[in-house]
Amino acid sequence: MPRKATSQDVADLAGVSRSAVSLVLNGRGAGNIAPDKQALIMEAARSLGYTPNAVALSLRSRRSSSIGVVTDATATTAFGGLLLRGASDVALAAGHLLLVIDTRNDPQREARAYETLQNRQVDGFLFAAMSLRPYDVPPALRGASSALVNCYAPDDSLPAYLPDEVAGSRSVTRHLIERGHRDIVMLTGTSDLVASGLREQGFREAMDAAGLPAAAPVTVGWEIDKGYAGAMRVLTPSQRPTAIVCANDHVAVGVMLAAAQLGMSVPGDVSVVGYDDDENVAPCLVPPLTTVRLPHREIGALAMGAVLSSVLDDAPALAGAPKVTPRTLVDCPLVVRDSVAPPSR
Amino acid sequence: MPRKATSQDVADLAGVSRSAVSLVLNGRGAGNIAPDKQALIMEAARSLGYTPNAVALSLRSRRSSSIGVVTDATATTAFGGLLLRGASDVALAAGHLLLVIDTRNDPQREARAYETLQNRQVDGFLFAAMSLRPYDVPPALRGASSALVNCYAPDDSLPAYLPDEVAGSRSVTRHLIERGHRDIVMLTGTSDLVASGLREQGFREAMDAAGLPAAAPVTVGWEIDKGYAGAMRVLTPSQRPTAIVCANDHVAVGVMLAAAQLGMSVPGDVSVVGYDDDENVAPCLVPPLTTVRLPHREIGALAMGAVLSSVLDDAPALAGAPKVTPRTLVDCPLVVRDSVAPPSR
DNA sequence: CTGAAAGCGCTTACAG
DNA sequence: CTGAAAGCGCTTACAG
Repeated sequence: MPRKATSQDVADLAGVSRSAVSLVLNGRGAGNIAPDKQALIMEAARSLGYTPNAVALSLRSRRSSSIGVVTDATATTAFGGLLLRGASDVALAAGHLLLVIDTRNDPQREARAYETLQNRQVDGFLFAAMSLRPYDVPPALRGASSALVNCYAPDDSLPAYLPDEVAGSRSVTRHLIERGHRDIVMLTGTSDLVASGLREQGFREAMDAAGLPAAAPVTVGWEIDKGYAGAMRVLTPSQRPTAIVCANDHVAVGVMLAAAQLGMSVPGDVSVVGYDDDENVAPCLVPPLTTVRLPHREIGALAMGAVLSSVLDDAPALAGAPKVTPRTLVDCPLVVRDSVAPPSR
Repeated sequence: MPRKATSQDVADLAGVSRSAVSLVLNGRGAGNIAPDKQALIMEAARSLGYTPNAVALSLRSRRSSSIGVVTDATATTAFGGLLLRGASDVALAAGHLLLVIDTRNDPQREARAYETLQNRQVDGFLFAAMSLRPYDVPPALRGASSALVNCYAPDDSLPAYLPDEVAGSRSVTRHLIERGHRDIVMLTGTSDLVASGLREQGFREAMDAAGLPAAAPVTVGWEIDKGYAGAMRVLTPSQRPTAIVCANDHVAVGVMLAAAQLGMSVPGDVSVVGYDDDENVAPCLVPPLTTVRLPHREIGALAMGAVLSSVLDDAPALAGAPKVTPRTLVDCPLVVRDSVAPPSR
């Protein structure tokens, strides 16, 4: 395997100095280098397949064109993948690469991750949380170009991008109400995740706005079997609701399974809505599930955009003034499919 | 934000030369540097929080302690996340970081990805395919330390790590047979993925080995609704099977939904098995699904191990001899849960 | 208009 | 036992 060509190789072939090569290849040849030499250099570079060594560039410029991404545990999930994809696309378009480290929620690993990344001279940081929560910002992020995803600094010292859970839940509940439902129950997630409370709040707001009494959500959890158990509890012949708002799409699967076993049809006998819009679940369910889309990809992209623009500004990161940055709530759009119908009674 | 300390800073503080600092910090002080100076240097490094600049190290050593990972589209899926996690853990343990680029199956993006990664001076490459397939190895991988995941070079010029689909499918079918089933139908995936054919083969082998006639698999696809439709077709009152082998876990969900609507219980009236062991599906289904685990994490880890050991050897990559490396078939273990019972008739 | 020099931060022969 | 020098590949002032 021949060693990759260096600017020296190009200079030798073109019969000029390395400086000339650098100038021309970086578009600063005009007015500095004779036109014929420019052509010579371009030709030499092309024939050698020259492309500058990124490591040398980094050492000189003290920037690496890479962004450090630290995550909770996000990297493992499909949603995390989407988030990373959004971030990666934006970074790549700006010529940056991502250095991703998953801390598994271990503070030691996290500390080491930031140190490793700093040694790699990353230009900025992204921290992405697995599930919505406050994040105690470590010093490494303070002075740097950085942003938070799916979490926020309690003092808002860093830009944060979050899904608007309350609004999402509100809109899907309102959708149910508009279709005529009055007797709606919510199967909610575990209370350790703040998303649960937020989605409950949205549910309640929509019910209140319609002047409907909102029954207390019944806590089930996040998995299929939890939804199944919840539905079995709630779908009693005596006083069953006409619609069920689920903690997420998986819970909705459990509800549909239970409904089927109880001989009830969805949406004929009971309407069901989910949350997440998991691409392997919601659109493929029978019937396809009306749900709310969690904009993971957009959030990742937005946050990376913030990091990158801060990298370009550069200066502001060094300014000592404690800045307050906004939390950006990103829309969770309602995705209407076929699991909702007007109530049958 | 104070600039990070350099070895020069340490040298100044300790009153020695940079060479001495380097020697001592790299454990080659003994016999070279006076003990008291060593102590001085150690202390200075600690107090400054010195840690060497990885970029400078890379430029000098011509290695970057990073591995380029190029994927199909893998990065987006939960399974891809697991694969990456396995690879990342192994890399991190060896002090390497991953530079991941998702090509979205676009040849142009792929070519650019390899070039970008080469400029970053990665020490090796991993290519991971979304779904099992042959992979036409690009030149960038040939001379380098590299390995393939979930795909293979037709000429076996690169080490490849693949799930043993045939054996996995065989073992889950055999499990059904051992529990007394003779009338088993397979709901298979689309024929564009080689995994379908492999799983069909395993199914047939198990049936043959038991001297049972294997009905032709019915092609359905990979999603919940496809499984639902397939089950509706197959679970006719007249001649229904006692067990169904599904293309994957999602298909099994569809089958369970259909069975419930038909008033059939799983596993009472019909046994169901999946493939993948999707952690958000299989263990949470009602009943929990007996399935086969796709060892994505192990495959990622194994392949990264291969790349890393090749990086350490170094030399072999440069040897011109066209080498033939093995395809490693990684075990897909049977995961027994509660969706299988002896046939009721 | 062009080349020689300095320097990004590090390590490794090489003199002394 | 220790410091000065060279060099990894690049770009940017700086002389000429």
